[in-house]
Amino acid sequence: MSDALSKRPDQRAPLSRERVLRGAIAVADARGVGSLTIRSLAHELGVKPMSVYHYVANKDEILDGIVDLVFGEIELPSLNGDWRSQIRRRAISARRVLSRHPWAIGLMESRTSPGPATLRHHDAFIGTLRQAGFSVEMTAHAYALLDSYVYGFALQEASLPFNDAKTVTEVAVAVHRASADEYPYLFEMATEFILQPGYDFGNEFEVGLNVILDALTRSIPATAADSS
Amino acid sequence: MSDALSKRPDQRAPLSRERVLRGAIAVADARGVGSLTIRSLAHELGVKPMSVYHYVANKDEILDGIVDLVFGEIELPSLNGDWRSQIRRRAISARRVLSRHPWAIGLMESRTSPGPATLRHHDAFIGTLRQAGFSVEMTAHAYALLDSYVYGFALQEASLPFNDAKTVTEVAVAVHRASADEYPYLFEMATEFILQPGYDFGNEFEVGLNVILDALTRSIPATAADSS
DNA sequence: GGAGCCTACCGTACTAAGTACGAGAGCGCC
DNA sequence: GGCGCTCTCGTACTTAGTACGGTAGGCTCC
Repeated sequence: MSDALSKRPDQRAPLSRERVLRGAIAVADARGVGSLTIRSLAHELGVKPMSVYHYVANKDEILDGIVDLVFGEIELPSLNGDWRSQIRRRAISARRVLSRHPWAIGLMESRTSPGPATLRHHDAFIGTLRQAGFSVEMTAHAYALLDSYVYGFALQEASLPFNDAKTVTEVAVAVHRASADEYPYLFEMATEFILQPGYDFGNEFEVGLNVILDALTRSIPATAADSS
Repeated sequence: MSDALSKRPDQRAPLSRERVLRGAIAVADARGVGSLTIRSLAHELGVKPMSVYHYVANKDEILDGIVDLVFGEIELPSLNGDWRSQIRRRAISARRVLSRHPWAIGLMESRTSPGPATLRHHDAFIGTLRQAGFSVEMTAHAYALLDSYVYGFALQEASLPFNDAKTVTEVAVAVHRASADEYPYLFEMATEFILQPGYDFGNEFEVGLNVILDALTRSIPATAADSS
């Protein structure tokens, strides 16, 4: 009883808001947001359920918190340097982060109070385009276009019924059974393209990204188009 | 007791799977998916909770069902006719539908088994592009690009903290308080553009959509570019 | 015209999950 | 050497999903 730790069975790091949120992300990554409960989180952290309430007010605050942490994982574009490669890099990073934490996409819709990482993120993105010579208005257009693409792509990736190799064959069977007559074009696309060995929907990302970046490049004011 | 209805307090239409799902959409539209529970749904339908289980196996089936119903609300593109205006029309319709049922976006991520309306939808979209002369591969590219944009835009719209006029002023206050130093570019964009009277984020949609359609137009094989 | 059955609906009750309330344990401070 | 503060937890209440079985009205077939 005189030892340093009396109640701690293991020398667990003391809880903190940070550790609570990291634990929540770990649970969500491993078993989905659906099974992120206060109890499962407490189990993950090695504590009892009510302990986490010392660091967050309620579950909503956890959800807001982990969405913001996920945004924090996305590489910020740099204000200096070629805008196109900066924006490109951050788009690719965003997709990677969101495909690592697909549950974050679904949460975005219901959480309307952005955290600091999210705001910092938006600021860097807008700043990069402004520095590159885009007008405020063009920046708004470009921002809406690029981010819509990135989030939408991640959303599609997350809701795809054939994410892992095992399920591809199941889908193939289902497609063959019911689709040829009812959904001829879907059938064609599935058999001739998507279900071909080696196909990876993720590769589509950069194709579309390049299309968008090309289109934006054409619309920068001439005065800034060749700043370097 | 001899009358036609014995237990029905009002002459409520008999329940059906359709009515259950429509009721679920009504609840979700009115108070969010968060407050769509079996009990709230039963209340909406004027029955007791356990009655809905005669028409659906469980709540997940309800969620799958209403996502599919929402997809069914989107106007299908027509196979005949100018592909560009068909695709444009369906994109605009999709955005309108998703902004009417914003909760559907968040659900998409967690529901990976598409329903018939969803499949029919994909089929029509792909078919329209194929008929227009896009190769299978180009169709896949275009499809991923367009749909990512549409869904992503809807997602951003849904998670915007300034959807209605009342909250705009709250946001303006918050922005002024904390953002000028920490988030200079965000501050600039907010004050000079977004918070201007008359600004509507929704207007950005067609700007980006036109950019994408222009880019796609350039990439159709020449043989099909002028089919009419 | 009644016995059986089917359909639609509901009552009860169990389980999981969020969380209010307050207690106790260690620890620093006067 | 008691006081209060911080962290953690035990208990218990509430809401939500849903298993299980009941019941009432109508239909069928004799």
